[in-house]
Amino acid sequence: MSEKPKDPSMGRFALPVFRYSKILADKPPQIAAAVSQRINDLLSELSEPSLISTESIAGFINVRTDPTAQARDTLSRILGQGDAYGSDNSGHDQTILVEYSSVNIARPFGVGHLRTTILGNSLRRIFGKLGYNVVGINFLGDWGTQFGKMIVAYQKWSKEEETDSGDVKDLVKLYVRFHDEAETDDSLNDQAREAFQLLEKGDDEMVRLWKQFRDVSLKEFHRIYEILGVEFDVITGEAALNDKMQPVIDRLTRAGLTSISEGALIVDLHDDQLPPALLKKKDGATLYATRDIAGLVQRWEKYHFAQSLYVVGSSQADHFKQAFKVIAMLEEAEDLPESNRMSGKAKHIPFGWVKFGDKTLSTRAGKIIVLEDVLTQATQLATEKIAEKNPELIENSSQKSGLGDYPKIAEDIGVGAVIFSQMSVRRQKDVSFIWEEVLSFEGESGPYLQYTHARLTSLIEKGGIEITPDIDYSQLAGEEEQRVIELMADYPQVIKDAARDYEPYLITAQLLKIASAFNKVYQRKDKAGRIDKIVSEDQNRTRARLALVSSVRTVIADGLYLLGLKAPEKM
RNA sequence: GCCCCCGUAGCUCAGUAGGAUAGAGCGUCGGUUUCCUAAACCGUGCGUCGCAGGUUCGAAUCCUGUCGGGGGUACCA
Repeated sequence: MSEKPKDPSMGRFALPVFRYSKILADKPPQIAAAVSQRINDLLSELSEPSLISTESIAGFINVRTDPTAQARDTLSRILGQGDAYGSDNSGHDQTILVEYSSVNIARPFGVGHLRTTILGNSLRRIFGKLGYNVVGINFLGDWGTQFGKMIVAYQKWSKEEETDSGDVKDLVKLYVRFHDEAETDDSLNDQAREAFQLLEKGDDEMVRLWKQFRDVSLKEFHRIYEILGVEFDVITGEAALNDKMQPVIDRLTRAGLTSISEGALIVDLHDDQLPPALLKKKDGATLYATRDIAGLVQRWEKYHFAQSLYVVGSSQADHFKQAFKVIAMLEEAEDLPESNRMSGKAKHIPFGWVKFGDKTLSTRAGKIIVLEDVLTQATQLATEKIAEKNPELIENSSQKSGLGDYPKIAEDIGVGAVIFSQMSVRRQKDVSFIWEEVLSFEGESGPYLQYTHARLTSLIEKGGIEITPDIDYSQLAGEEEQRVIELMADYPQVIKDAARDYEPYLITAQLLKIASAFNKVYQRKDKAGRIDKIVSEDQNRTRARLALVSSVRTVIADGLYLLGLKAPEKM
């Protein structure tokens, strides 16, 4: 019904009247003009001065709000609610599961895992803000034939390659060598399958090696999550489902859904134009699909979720379609009551590849960019930038520890830049990882938002007065200030949109707009060419502007948190 | 072959529950600091919105077809 005018200066809302053209047998501009005129006439008859006015242009009725009232309404709300601004209770009593990161054990934490980790972490926070009971799950890839491969490689070559130090890098070396040698020696793959079969049966030696790989990997992952500031509520893995799979397979079989094809146990999905879901290989070992199906059943029993989200790359789309379909078929066959069905509640949240140049990444080929190296390099660059831009920060930091720990700030900035690179593009699109852009720190970037935040903080310090909602809002009626205020007024809706579309980048985009609009106010010049300062002699004006500054800082800090970036107070 | 995603400025991307002259950042060239952090701000854009049809008062957005790129397509995950 209503929408946003193309140009913000045209008003706060717009009502297109085109659809009424036919009914009223008149041209849209005429209709708009007449309606707009009538509204304004009515408004002018009111005893109180009106807070809105309308104007018609080319078939649109544009509605303008009174600037002072808009400022009062939005700022008093932000100042009153603080961090809670934009939060909401729409998720009350609903549990939402978000599975993300889900890295594979015995592999390095590559840049390829960045997107799921960052996206999921952000979705967890966004749904939390909307009042949902969120459970962030890291479902480790710690089971499967790949461990057979690892075990075989370890047993064969760990001595000769001197790779038994218990470092993930060593495990990777072995993994890569396995794939190299398997190119020419297919018997290795058979050995790997055998080894995994033994592992699934609980063979002592196999289990011991598996645990070793898992422990080594987890230690490394926790360090990375710490640096990224990523949190989980539950860390589990495919292995934990080892005894959950057979019962589900039995249910499917009893329901008459399974069949044997080419020696494997499958659920035929021919009717849905999908390949069959493989539950068991011909050697009896389970597969990816088996584990996700069993996992979903287990999660349903445990949480009775409103939604269960899988933040996994788009290449897995068919896999999830298969898994969800099998569940739906099972519920149908067992004729479960609607209240006990999870069909439709499990959703795959797909995202595109991280591309380097025109290449995508493959661990198997051994071509992987280790995330930690990227983070280290970004932090290093941030350190150099601080030395260049704000050397005082380093001096003060060495003198008084309370003034700010600059190595920490450098890490916040560097890591922030990397996280931002994943959050500034729509999910489904492949994202290009271009070093120069990720580390540019200028323009649309994480550091740009952080810099704006640091500057806002500094202004509040400089002002040195208590910020209250009790101010002269007419001081904020200027066009630039109004733009900032409107963007902040839209912020709560943006959070809801981000949740609805599972698109955190909507928040990124809004924050960039807010920061940019504020920076415009910040560097605005008067007619004489002098900067129109926020903190000035004029007490009345300063108080009003600092209230704006404080509100902007609250919103940017909150948005950065939702995205998973830190908001340093100085930089 | 079949299924899914993507195709917008030199580059990276917004804009897609249809709407007003298609927007940002980077890059280019130029400007702004005796003044609150210049990691900023201002100016500078001759785009077949891949192409062709269709629906509509109106299409980058919806439908059909087509071309190009990526992914998936049974014992890897």
